[in-house]
Amino acid sequence: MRLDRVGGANYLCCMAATNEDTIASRISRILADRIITGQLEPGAKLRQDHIAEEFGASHVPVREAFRRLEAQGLAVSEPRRGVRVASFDLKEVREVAQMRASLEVLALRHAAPHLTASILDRAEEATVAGDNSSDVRSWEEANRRFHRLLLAPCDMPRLLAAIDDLHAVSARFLFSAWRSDWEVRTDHDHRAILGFLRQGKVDNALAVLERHVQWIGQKPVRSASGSLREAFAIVG
Amino acid sequence: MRLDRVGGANYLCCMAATNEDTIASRISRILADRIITGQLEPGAKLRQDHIAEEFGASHVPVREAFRRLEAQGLAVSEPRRGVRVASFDLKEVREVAQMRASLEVLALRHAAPHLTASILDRAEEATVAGDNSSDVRSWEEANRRFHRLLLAPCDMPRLLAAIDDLHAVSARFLFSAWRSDWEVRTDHDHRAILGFLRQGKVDNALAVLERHVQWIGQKPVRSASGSLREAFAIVG
DNA sequence: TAAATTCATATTATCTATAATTTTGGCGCG
DNA sequence: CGCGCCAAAATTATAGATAATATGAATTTA
Repeated sequence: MRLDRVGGANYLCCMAATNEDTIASRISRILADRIITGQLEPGAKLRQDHIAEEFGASHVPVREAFRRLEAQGLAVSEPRRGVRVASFDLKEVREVAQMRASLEVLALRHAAPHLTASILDRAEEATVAGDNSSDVRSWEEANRRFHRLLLAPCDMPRLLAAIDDLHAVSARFLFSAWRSDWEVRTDHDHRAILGFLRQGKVDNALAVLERHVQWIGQKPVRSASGSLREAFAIVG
Repeated sequence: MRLDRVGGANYLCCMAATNEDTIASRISRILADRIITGQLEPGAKLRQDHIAEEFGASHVPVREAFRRLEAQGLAVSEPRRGVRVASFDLKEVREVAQMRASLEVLALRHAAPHLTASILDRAEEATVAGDNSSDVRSWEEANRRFHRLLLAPCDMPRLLAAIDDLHAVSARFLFSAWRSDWEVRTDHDHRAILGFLRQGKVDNALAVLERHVQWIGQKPVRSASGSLREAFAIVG
């Protein structure tokens, strides 16, 4: 029995408010975390019996979890052939980056009038936390906190949910490239955005944000199989 | 036995390419259609036993269909209290309109270089079909065809899927306001967009599209319960 | 002999049927 | 009028049956 491994779903802290009770949502959350962090590699088969056994549950809640992952774009399901972890390529990374840019700009434009000094201070703390983080996971968490803090006051729940989903996919790319080795970097864009917002120069902040989100880092990375390939990730 | 009522899912013709085989996807498609067209009113409870019985199926595929509807934003599920048709208000209509504006502009910007004369001609046919349609359903279908034709060449599958989902929600608003009575209108925006695209003036086309999608019509409408209320719908 | 096809087996997804928890609604009682 | 308990209904999960798919050996064909 390896039930003790089950507890660790650290990525998604604040999900869609609904369902926190049911087994299906638990499974879906944990599987999403494994896919995002790269524990489950792209293309890996998700066999419902095995997963059901691991969680000490039956296949039905597992299937429901699959449908959720499918809708999030983290898994793909072929009708009677089962479910696999969704794969991705550079084209999709770019696509997600541009969607994020569009939607985050929209969100920030609506959030800007409601931003308070306190929020901006907390966003700055998140930036500092990101600069000081020693691994990808904590950096990603800080980065997501920064964006969420600035965008949440737009008060558009569906928009925020869509952005969250895109963030998850971005994070997946990020983990895939920088899982093991991680170099500390200082985030000048975040500070620039905060600076403009403090001066009330919303349009400037929007422009920086739009560029920032679309910035895609590249680096060579040694894959699990040992071969060297080019990796990429949205870094904003 | 009322199994003959089951066949009519006319709204979503071209879904996400996956699953066309399984019972769960069938149920989800048909329920989505009923929600969008207003056959199922906002807030209505979706009881899995009844639905299972209607489709001559069991609870399990129904539950899977629920998870999909939930992800599409057409239904909301409270953990052990069941699933209801998602309700909506003017605020959400505006939100969806703005999201559509952002994403459709992004899509058209990428699609524009790949638009051919043949595509533009077919889009014009769709516009004519819309102007000549005598009921909401056919108008909506023509309108969606117009947008899809122009945006599809962007070759960004995730973006197109997101836009499709938003279109479904928009259509829901539309049906809610204009279900019974429908006045013919000529769509000047569509023609303006086509004109600019034919002249290669992409930026102008983008500007019209952005305004067009956010145009929200309002009219008083008599609800099922007989009371008079103000309705609204994205018309673009 | 090698390639391809067929057939049998085993694995897996899908669905039905049934049991256990939880919510809901009503009824009596304070 | 409000509160708590009991019954009915609905959701959630489990276990078992069915159908489809993948795998591999055996047979046929070039």
